[in-house]
Amino acid sequence: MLSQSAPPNLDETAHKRERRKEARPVELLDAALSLFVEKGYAATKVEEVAAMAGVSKGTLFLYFATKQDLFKAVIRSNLADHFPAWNQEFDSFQGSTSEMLAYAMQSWWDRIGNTRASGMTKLVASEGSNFPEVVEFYENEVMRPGRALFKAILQRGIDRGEFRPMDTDTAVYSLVSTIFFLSMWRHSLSPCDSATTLNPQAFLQSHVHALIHGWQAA
Amino acid sequence: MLSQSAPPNLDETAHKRERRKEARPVELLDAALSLFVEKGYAATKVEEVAAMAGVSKGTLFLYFATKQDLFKAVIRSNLADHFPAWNQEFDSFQGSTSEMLAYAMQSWWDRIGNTRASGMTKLVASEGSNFPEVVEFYENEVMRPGRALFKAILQRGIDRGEFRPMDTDTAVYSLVSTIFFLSMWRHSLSPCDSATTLNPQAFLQSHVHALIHGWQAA
Amino acid sequence: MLSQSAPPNLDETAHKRERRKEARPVELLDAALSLFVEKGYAATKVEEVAAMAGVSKGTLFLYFATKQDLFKAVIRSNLADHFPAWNQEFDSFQGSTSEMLAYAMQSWWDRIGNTRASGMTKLVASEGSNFPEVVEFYENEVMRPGRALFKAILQRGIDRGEFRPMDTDTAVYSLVSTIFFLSMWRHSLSPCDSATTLNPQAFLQSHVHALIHGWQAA
Amino acid sequence: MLSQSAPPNLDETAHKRERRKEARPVELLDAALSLFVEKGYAATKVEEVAAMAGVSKGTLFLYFATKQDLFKAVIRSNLADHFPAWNQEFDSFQGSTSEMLAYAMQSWWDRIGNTRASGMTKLVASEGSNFPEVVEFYENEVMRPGRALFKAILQRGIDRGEFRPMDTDTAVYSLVSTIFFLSMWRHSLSPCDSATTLNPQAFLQSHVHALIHGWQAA
DNA sequence: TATGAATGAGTCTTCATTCAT
DNA sequence: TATGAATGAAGACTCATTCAT
Repeated sequence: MLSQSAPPNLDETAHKRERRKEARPVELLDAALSLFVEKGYAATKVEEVAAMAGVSKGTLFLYFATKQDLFKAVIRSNLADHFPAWNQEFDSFQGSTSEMLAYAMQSWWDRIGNTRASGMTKLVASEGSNFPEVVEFYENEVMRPGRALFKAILQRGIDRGEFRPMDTDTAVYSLVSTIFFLSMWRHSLSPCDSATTLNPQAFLQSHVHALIHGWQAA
Repeated sequence: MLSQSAPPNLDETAHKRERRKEARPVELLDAALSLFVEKGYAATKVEEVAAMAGVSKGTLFLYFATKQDLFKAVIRSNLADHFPAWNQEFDSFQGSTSEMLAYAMQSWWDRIGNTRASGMTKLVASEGSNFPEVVEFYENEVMRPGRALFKAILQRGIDRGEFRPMDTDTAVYSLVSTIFFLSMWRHSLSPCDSATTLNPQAFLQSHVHALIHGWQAA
Repeated sequence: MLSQSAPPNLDETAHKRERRKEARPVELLDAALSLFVEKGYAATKVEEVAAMAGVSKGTLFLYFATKQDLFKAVIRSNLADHFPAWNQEFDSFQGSTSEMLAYAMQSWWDRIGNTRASGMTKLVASEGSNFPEVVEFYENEVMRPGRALFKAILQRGIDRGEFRPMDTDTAVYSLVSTIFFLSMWRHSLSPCDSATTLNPQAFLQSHVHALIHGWQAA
Repeated sequence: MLSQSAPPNLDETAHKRERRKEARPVELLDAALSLFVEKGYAATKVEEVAAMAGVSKGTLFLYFATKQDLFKAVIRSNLADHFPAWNQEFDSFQGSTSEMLAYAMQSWWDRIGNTRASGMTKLVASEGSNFPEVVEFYENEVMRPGRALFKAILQRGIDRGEFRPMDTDTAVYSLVSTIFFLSMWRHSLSPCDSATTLNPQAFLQSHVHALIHGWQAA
């Protein structure tokens, strides 16, 4: 329908090249994310990133002035903002807060945790000390909104008498820590250690279940 | 009599080439731990490690053949075997399992978590992918014994009717994840992020409290 | 018209970053041969080789992964196969075997001995003990074929009744030793020792003449 | 008889240590000669030399200020002056000049060529270019006297009508080259190349035989 | 004298970055 | 835009040499 007016035998390569022109930064950022997460910032060579993205070293520098810029761009670009949607869901959620919490965590796992996107957390945690601005950026764009969302959920539970009163500022970290752990696990430990078989899904349910029980009003 | 006639504060500079073969490795490993944890493996220069240990570059290579060897030695040397003592305490512990669990976690925090030693966890998690043998070593020497200890505690709770039945293999990760998070937090996030003020001590108590409640038999 | 308005001698500096990928390895091998022969393997710095070839240190490593690889490549590359041609000449030679032998030696001197290529022999003899594979390579590619050629010549002389019977396997070394000596002389002794004036050409003739006489049938 | 006055039970170690004190430079020079010949100057570490001599690195520097000094001392010390004796033998030799020449070469082989001492020749030839003074020293102390001796022998043959007239200055190199070749062979090629089985003794006889025949008056 | 721990200048090698094409 | 040859600053590692004991 859309491409009716396009010449039908427009050769593939031309098409590809055209699309690629736009896509290249994305391909580069994708490759960079994978490699930075897998091997660390320093151990990743720009040439590898370029190769994985299917371009030459020189081309990479056409889009990113320095390796650091590439790194920062990786962080920035992969912050698909889920919070508006999540806040929306939170506002209109009908069930109990326990269900809500379980849903929120599962939702994170499905949409981020179990995705290459969770590599971001590993990245920030691992390389952060050498990139303070990145940490700050991440804190502002991800951590703070995340904590705010969790805090609101916990507060809802307290307000509705489902959860007993608690210091929600502290309690949110029980959820944050879970997210951190699963992110690190997926990208650091599990790839190396084939022996240990943690089932992340099972852990998530068991863990959240325990926390909810622990928080529930007597 | 002791140092009356001698200038009291000459010692510091005097003993430059003093032979302290025994002390050297420890000093170097200490410096290396600090710098590896703070800046990462690649971003740490051997000369910096040597300087922090108060020796020259060449001296470091007298004790560690390569930078990698130094790294592995850092991992190895900091594995002060806490487990025998902990297992001992576990065996002779008199109180309830809830108290025991709280004590175990607090004990970890006091003796390791709140110490430079917890940098090890960050190190392994951050740099592990480039050093598979190190990860394996850590899994065998630290992770596995740690999980075994936690599992035994949980099982004790179940056996004594304090905790409700659960899949202990999965539940231990609720404790492991806490340890991971606090280790990463201390060495990655908190140093960069002065804004966020997580009180680790408060979090630990709140979190463990919630978990225990969640696990307790109705 | 050609370069009226342009400064005529700008070319030299202009083509600095000119791409000459084809030419590079040859230039580097040339420089390396000279320096290795003159100063020895260890005393030659890769930067010197690069400088003599007119490129930077880094460029050298674009073509040769390590200094050792460069060394081996020097050996390999300078083994211009003279043997097919020489064998050809041997087969079709019309004159006496004495003439043939004199011609062969003179030919070696003109085409190799009196050339930078004879540095190869010095190289292998001097540095060989640290590069066993290189020696083996040289033995197979140069020494063995060389001895075979000489042996064939001597045998021709015997068969035709020009030379008296002899152990040709041993006798070839009378020729080999001459080649060795002249190679070493040219690159080791003569450069240092201006006092001694050996005329290699005269020596070669005198020496070969004596040998031929010594071998001739009574 | 000689040691009558010495305490019979003077313990071994004391004796040894005493002797060693004097011997140490010799042991060091011996070790250095072996290693320099085998591995080359640069590839030989002073610590290896010390170890082979059974002393510590520091001790070596008590006797030789620098590695270069050690090298020069090796050259100097191993020049046991055979020429007075050889000149003596030459003067009083009764047989034919052919016999004399064969005897001289064989004598060199037995007393030097087939000895570690011939490593000196390899050393000078291999490392000479980096040590011009060493080459000069060797030329003056070894080469020149050697050529003079050979020249005298050849001249004797001519004077007695055994050899035909020749340019003796050039002809001596036929003998010198033989010595060079055998020295290099023993220390460079033969150790690496187990396949090629040159019998040096056989070669020497064959080669000298040919030369003598070649020089003999018709 | 003898030792061997310590030093640091010197070298190989890597890799982010540039730039002529 | 895209390429990839070229660069050179930076860092790991070596080893002759020193020196306190």
